[in-house]
Amino acid sequence: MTERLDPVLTSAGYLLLKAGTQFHTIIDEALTELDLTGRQFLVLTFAGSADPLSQLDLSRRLGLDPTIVVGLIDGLEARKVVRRVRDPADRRRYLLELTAAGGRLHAKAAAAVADAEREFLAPLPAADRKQLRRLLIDVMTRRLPWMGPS
Amino acid sequence: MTERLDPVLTSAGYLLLKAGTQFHTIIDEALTELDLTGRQFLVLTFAGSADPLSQLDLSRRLGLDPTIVVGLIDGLEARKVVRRVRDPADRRRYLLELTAAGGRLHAKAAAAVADAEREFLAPLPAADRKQLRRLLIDVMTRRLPWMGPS
DNA sequence: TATTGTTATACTCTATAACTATA
DNA sequence: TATAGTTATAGAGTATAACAATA
Repeated sequence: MTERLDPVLTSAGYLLLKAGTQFHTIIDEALTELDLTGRQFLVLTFAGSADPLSQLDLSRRLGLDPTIVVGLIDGLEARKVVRRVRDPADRRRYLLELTAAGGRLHAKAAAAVADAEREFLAPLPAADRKQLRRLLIDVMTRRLPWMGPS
Repeated sequence: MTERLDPVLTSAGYLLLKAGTQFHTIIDEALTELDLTGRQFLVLTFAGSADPLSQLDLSRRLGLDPTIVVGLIDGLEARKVVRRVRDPADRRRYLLELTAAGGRLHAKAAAAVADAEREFLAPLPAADRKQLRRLLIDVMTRRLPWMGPS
């Protein structure tokens, strides 16, 4: 009667994997109306962070090859939502800045992403959504160095 | 003093995304010693499930184009861990079967994956690991049709 | 006429190596 | 001599279209 379902398919790991890829798709769809990809949205997010990042810093945080970041930023700079500024202290580096237009675009995108997340987590009551976030923070803090404690 | 961290970077959605991709990498690494990819491991898992699947069924469960599944199964069949059997009821279809060797390989791989998962979730106490799995099941059940209730 | 599996081809994405300018 | 950013090129991975066999 009851379906025999391999334990793998109900494991936290497998579900984490599927949740990640499905949410990635959902985000990309939610951002198409703003003509952004999830990846570009993350660039805006990091570019708007407190301390200015170089392209190499950014490539590490995105987990992307530096050569890929070049094109990514080219596109966003052409749209004037991000700016490359030479670091006076080390003139090999560019520091990435969010322009005013970039800030507005990021705000809209963040709202769209938040909506998508709300819908994705809709099956969970509010307390469980908070709990899920806390658990993910506990798991990932050590794996995302810039989230570190200190 | 305290770092200003964009709320996006501590959202459940972003962390889910990062957890998914990082765990994917970890799984692939854990399976290299068995000469398997995470994707091949999932094929073995589904091929070993109770009701026999066609290649098209499998492509839907993996979320992959059917043309990709062809090559995937070619490789596993050449290794004699999976078999294509014509469905007598509809001779266009192949039903996928796990061979005895395939079952042994899957068992080893599942153990390796379980180890990797344990390590990945090590920051969480046991109760939280159970809780995380339950939350993911609640979120994903509706999105993975074959997990359906009934 | 539609569907399953297959092949061939084109396209996208990514990684590798080599270059420049700065340090 | 090493590093940040860039370019060009080659490779891997993927999707698209067309086909054979079966329904």
